[in-house]
Amino acid sequence: VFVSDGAATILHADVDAFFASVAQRDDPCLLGLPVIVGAGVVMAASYEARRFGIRSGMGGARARRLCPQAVIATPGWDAYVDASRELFAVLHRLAPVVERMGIEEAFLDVARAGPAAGSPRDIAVRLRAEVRDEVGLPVTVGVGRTKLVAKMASRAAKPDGLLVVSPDEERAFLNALAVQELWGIGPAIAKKLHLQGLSTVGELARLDEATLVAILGTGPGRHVHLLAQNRDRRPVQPNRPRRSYGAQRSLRRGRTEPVDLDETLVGLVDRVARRMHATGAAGRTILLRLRFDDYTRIARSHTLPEATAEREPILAATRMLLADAMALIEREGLTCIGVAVANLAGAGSGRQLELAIGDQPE
DNA sequence: TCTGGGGTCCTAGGACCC
DNA sequence: TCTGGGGTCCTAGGACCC
Repeated sequence: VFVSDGAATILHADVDAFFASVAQRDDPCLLGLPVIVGAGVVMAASYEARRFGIRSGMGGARARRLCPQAVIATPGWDAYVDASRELFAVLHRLAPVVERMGIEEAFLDVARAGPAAGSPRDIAVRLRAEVRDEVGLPVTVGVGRTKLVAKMASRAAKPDGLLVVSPDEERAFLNALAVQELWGIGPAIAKKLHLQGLSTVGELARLDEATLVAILGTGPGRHVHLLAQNRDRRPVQPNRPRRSYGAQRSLRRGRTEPVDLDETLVGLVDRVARRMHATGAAGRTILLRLRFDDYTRIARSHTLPEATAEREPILAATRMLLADAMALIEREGLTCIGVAVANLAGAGSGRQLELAIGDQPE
């Protein structure tokens, strides 16, 4: 029987300003300085840079306006991959169950770590110290009974902190959060909630499911209701199989000649096919994603009878999808093009979210 | 304030089948 | 003219995350 109630045994570990911290670690001259990684768009901003209002995802031009003296570090992918590998080596040593959430972030379940490991707090303290010593990076850890609480705890404890939210504290902890801060509520849902005069999680928690469904629609309404109630039964799942391979590229504004477009497409398909070959993956559904001048997006897909990782059939399918979308492209102006292969062989067919209340496993 | 590159999950509707 | 109940697969789009 799966038990999700009881003690706070889920850890969320997240390296602070990962890309910027790696740059500072590798060049001590940068310590204490505002550091930005990424040129066109800010991939990471050191906490010194954040004091100027710089945030990741922000345009590079605006970031430089906010802080002209910021150091722009060039991304060095190998250093990030190495740092990530070292980070996860420590995590796997300290916890029996680790779920990777990105290059620099993970959930850990220490419920079965054994008595010698100590309390979840002890493990979190050790984790932070060992990552600092062995990888040279600051990592913040949140501890809670659910993934949601652990995630929100690490966010609250940043930078370079640790916060344990015990089961009797979690209600008050969540209630105080603004709706847009909750993990799983993005700009679209936050806006709808704000229009109803709802601004805190505590206010959401007082509403019944039907009310939230009326405001947000069935799926999102139920989801937000569960989140606000902290009814989160999602287990920490190691080794979740990948579900798609993709590559995309943004284009300069203005006319794109069909020849250039096809060249870009070939490059993207090559990248995807190469990565799939490297891991032995194959998929049946080919996706073409397009983004236009006004930032609207569309996706077109085609499903093949057999899974493939070969360049030729993927390219043929994407060319066909692109040809079908040509009228739209000529009208709207293209700013981004992406190719993905999904429906991977052996990856199952989805429906993973176990945020369920009603689920009564046997 | 105009926004990169990589992903995930969910839902609705239509086609098709028994 | 009215028209059951169940299921799967595919496509398109929306929303969210790092």
